[in-house]
Amino acid sequence: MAIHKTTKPTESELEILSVLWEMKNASVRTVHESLSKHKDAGYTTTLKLMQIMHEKKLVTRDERNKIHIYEAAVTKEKTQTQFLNRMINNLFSGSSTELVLQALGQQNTSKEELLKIEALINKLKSKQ
Amino acid sequence: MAIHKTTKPTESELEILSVLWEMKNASVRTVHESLSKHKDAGYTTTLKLMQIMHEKKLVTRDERNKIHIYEAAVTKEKTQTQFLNRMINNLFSGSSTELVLQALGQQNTSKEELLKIEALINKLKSKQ
DNA sequence: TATTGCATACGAAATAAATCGTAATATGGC
DNA sequence: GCCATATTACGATTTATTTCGTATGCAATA
Repeated sequence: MAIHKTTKPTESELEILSVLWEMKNASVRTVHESLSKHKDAGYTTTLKLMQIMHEKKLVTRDERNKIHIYEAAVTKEKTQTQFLNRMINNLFSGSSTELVLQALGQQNTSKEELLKIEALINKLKSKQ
Repeated sequence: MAIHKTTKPTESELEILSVLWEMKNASVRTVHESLSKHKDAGYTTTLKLMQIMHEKKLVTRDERNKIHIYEAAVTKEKTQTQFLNRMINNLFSGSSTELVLQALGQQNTSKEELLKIEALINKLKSKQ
């Protein structure tokens, strides 16, 4: 087994994790089928990736049956935070506000969503 | 010259772009010195990266003098948008709101910054 | 039981990214 | 003019990531 320094998922690994987060757990076949909608790679490619992710402990798997069932070993939230922080540091001068402003500015966000964000802001304000 | 399919900067390229955005323009030496604060790679590594970025047209350079002066050829805003969208799609189920909520939740944002965000939200609300 | 189909394992090639060593060249000071 | 120094150019290596072909095993079923 090769040595893997970081736990930071690669682009492809992220795609697989997304499926697992969505489905709770799944076989390689299921994950592969889901990925096939968007991207085009062979079954053994997905398999290999998931095996590597298992080595890196990004996923766990139940090997009791012939068809192994995989599950994400990292939470969506932790991973989101990890990538958000990278991005804030690399691209937004360390300012999460800059990122938020940019994200809100470009997309068109519905009124309901704006209200949700506003609610969180009020909660944060009152905490200070 | 190799063929480069995407213009999407890599991690290292992003670091270099950050310096160039900050400084407007700079020599390899200057960029390298700035990067050295955080990371540890040889001068020729930075040089090579910037040469490749030049091939990819991520930067322009003034070659009139011996010391070439580089400048970013992509804007910070465009690049931020590019990465934000990737991230929203890969990690936040396509919802920019989810990303915003997560970004606000984890960091502690000052009152002034919250007010700035609130102001933008109000502007967006009135537009709808 | 032999065959077929689907599963995992695994090596290795293809591609991409980062790193560095060395050569060639220009410049300024002596 | 010569030398020391700093710079660019560039090939080659290393490391990471993605891709796939082939081997092998197991289980249902004809």
